[in-house]
Amino acid sequence: MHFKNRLNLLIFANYLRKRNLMDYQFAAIEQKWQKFWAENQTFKAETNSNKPKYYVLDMFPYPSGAGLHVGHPLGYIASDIFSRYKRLKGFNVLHPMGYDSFGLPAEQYAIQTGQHPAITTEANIATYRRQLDQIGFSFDWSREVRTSESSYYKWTQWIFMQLFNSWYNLETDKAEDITTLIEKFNAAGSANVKAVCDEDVKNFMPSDWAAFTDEEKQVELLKYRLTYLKESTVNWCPALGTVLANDEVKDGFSERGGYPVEQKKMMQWSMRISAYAERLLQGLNTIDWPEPVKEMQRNWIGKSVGASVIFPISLTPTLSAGEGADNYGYETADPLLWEILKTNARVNRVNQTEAEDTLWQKIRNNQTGHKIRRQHPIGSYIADFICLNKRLIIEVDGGYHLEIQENDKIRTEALNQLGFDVIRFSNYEVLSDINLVSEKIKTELEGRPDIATKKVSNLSSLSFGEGRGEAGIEVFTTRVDTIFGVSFIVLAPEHELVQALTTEAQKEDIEKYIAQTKKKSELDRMADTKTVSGAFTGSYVINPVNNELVPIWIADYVLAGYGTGAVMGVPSGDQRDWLFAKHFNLPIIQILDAQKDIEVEADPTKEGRYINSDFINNLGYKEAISYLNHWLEREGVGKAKVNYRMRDAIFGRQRYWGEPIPVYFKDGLPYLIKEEELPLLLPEIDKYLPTESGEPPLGRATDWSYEKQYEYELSTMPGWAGSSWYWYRYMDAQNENKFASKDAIAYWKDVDLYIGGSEHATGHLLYSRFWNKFLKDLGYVNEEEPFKKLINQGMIQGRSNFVYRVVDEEGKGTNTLVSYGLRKDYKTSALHVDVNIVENEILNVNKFKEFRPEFANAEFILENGKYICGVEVEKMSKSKFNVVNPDDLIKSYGADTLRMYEMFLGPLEQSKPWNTNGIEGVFKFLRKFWRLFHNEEWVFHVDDSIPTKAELKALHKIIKKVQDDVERFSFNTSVSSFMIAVNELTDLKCKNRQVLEDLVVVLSPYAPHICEELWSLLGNTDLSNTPYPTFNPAYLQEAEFAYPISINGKMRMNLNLSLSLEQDQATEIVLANDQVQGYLEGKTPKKIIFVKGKIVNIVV
RNA sequence: GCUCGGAUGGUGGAACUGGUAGACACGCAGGACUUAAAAUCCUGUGCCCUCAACAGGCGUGCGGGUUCGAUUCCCGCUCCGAGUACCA
Repeated sequence: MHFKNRLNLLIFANYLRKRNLMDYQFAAIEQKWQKFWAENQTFKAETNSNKPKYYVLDMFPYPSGAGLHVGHPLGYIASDIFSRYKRLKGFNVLHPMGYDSFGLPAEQYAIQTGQHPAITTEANIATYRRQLDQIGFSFDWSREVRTSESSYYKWTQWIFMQLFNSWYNLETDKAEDITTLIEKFNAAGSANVKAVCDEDVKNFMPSDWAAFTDEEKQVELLKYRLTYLKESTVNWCPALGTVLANDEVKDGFSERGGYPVEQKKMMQWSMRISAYAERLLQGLNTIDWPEPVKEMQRNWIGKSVGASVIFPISLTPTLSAGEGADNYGYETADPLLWEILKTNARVNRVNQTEAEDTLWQKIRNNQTGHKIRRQHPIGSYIADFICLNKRLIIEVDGGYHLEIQENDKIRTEALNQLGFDVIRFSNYEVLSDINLVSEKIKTELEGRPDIATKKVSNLSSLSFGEGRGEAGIEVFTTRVDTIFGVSFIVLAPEHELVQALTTEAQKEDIEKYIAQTKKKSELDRMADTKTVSGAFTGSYVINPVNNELVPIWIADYVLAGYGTGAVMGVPSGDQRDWLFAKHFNLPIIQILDAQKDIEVEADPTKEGRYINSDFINNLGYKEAISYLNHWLEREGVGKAKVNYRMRDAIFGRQRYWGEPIPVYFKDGLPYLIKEEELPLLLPEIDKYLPTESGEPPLGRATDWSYEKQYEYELSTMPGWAGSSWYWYRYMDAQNENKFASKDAIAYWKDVDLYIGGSEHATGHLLYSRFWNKFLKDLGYVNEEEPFKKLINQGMIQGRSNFVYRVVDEEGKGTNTLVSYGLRKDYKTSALHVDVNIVENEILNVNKFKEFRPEFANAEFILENGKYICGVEVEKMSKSKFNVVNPDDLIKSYGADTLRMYEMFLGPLEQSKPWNTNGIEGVFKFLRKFWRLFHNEEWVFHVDDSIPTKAELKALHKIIKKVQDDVERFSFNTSVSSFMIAVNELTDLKCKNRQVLEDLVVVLSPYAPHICEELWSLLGNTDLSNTPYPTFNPAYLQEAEFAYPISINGKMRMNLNLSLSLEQDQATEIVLANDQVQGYLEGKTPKKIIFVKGKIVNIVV
């Protein structure tokens, strides 16, 4: 139906007028039935039903001002077909719709225009509703909900209160009421509490707890509550004037609006979703969701199994700032010197003398009561053995060290200068009476002051290795097996220990580096992953497995927010560490015999056996991990640990248009309002902007305080609050006493089919699962997972059309436009042209002149008398003139055509550009279907004859096909099959009532309006609840089959054979066939494959 | 980089468990009807060779493999799309 010019349009209008009386009148039919469904509440789900339930849900739409474009209904049409089909199949179907009506766009609009967001929201909803209605969806509108209505957000606030009143008990592995925590505190203090909580919780006895003031108790409890107030680093978006959750930030910009986002410390409400990390991860294995969405959630949760290891900070000689540095008198922190010492230490250890080894076995592992290290670099020397805390060096002379014996005196003096004493033993002493030597060492150690504690007190913020009494740096690693390959430690520049660890000599370097890092924006830092940068702090840690000194660096490739903000650098196994080591000339130590080419790049293999790895040498990966985890735990320097990437979710927004948080503040502490005081209504304000003092808009509300004296929380809930539980409200939307009754929840249970876009993968779908699990823990709901089956509909992209304007020598546009195929002959620039005036790439020139008046007198260079436009697939957007509005299509073709066409376009889950090129085929199909029920004069006519075999076959083919297709969500293929069925029945001139009636039922989920009309013309009622026809395979059975005969796998001909024939009889007939013999060219078949009802293959 | 999808005529796509590749629709070409156009109906339409028919050859991103038989299974690559990222 294209109008090449105005004349055609007139003729078409005339044709429509003539058709009015008889042809398929989609507009009238569709209006009639939409009205009928609304008036009769046809799709109201029953609350008490003996039928099995089926819950079909579409993702909660935000009613934007732009209304629906052609991509939005795709999922709604699919879910509607499914719902209607399930009703025919005898299910009590819940298929609701509502609006996620709090949100930023309405508020941005309010800021610009001063209009109350409630008013714009209301108007947008009206548009939305009108558009939804005209597509003929079978929603149960009696259950409509809007998150911005107080009758709804009352319950969002109520759930917030439950979260505030709960803590996560790791022993029972679920959320519990906060009173059970208080009981534990009363009974046994904090000792036996295993909870997911803040890091800074106090350790206290029951008596302490009893002695706490109420305020102190509240402060402590807040660290356990599932929603809590905490100073945290947030994503602050200055342009929007609010904080954003991690999932609302994309590449350093806000998802809505694309404004820059920065990091800022603020007091914020948070949700302790991290408590549910493991359950959220495990639950994914139980639900039927698309793999990419599950994968995204897994990545978001980011579970890593590994170990935490504490690297004690070496107190010599680098941590001497304050008192040490001057005493030592020279710069031992020189990295170059370190490099040499390190290598020597390694060589020495490998080449140990018998005496050294004997002594080492006697004094290692705290056998003397003190930690002793071997081959430890001190100053410019390597000590054989050293006890750092006691500043004592033990040397064994002779053997390997013979050549330096003459230097002993100088050496001793130098070490003394560094604050160390040296005791010496000869090889002979050690080998003849090791016990005596060991006793001497012990006595010497006992008599010396322990300087470690004194040192450590300078570093009060350091973490401590359990049972060690030494300061340390905790790292998280998934490859603890590579710990012998550690050649440096890297801290994030923001790490809290950086200041403390930086030596005087390195101070300038470090400060310069931190300044440089701060200048880089978050985005630069992420984009620039190639440049290696970092700075040396001047300090060292001690690798607990081999007591080697390891230098501490800072670098921005380590993130403060993940793990402990510190990593152990293993250049041979990790490419980033490798690059770092290469750049700063740090050693690369091979630790597995299977590692290859580690001079060229890191080899992260887990294959092979360990080398250079002391006590795990010769082990394999699994044994090494398990051995080390035990070893670390026994030594008190680490343990196996699971780490999650997922952070707690920030829950407050400094905005107006959201749910008020039902909290007031007394003496700076948050308290809930009383349950019977819900809902806490959103107050009216004069302007939708922050106050002059920078408080959120709610600060403008006058007379808005709790009990006239306490200030309410001024931030509101984020956009995802209302959508995190809405599917339960649909179960019992009008309930005034509960968010939904127990009975309704028990009956409807969960969502059987959930359709929506994959953009909600890490936001809504994760938060909803979290709230659902929480509500289940508290016994309010019954299912662990809310959405059993999820389908992501593909995006409908825009398909832009272009005209080509000829440009002159200077590149200036002329008044000439050239058709697509001829544009190569000219210099042109492409201009977007409204897709609505282009049909099958042919430009409607007259409409174009109207659309772009500056081209009213333009010249058009045509090809074959037509102006052909260029095409490109882009995002659907106003600025690209490629938005297709469903209203226009419904006007031209009707809702049934639109519904079927959107399905016909291709598989639901696949993204595709919108393109109306095929819509006429679908429209023609519906007319052809309509005509089946009418005679030549368009008068309704069916007969009551007995259906023929061919008619029944066509019918039952489609009965089966549609049920198979719908069950596997393959809607596009059933549209094709409908066309085939109607084509077949048309060819058969079928007018048979029985056949046509069944056909109407089968088609009705796809094209409900036309089917309702025909159903009533056939004299029936209540199509929506008519049983789906029963498939009878007998009608499809054939006596014969045209077997494809292939020779050597190549199809040559078809041969009709009875289906009752078995292999022997069949091959006999096939081989007797002249044509077959012709193909065989006299050769004898080697083998004959016969698959009954499928194929005959002759191998020669 | 990693993870997950995908690649079939001029176009959208079909082929469900390894068994006739290209259903259905669009587009295009030809024809009927018409003064004409639109609409409608009919016929043809993967590519190559051939006047045409018959027959044949090629053909599901590329290269191999398994199999009587591969769009489908396996191995290796190329390209496109989506998500994600110094996550230790």
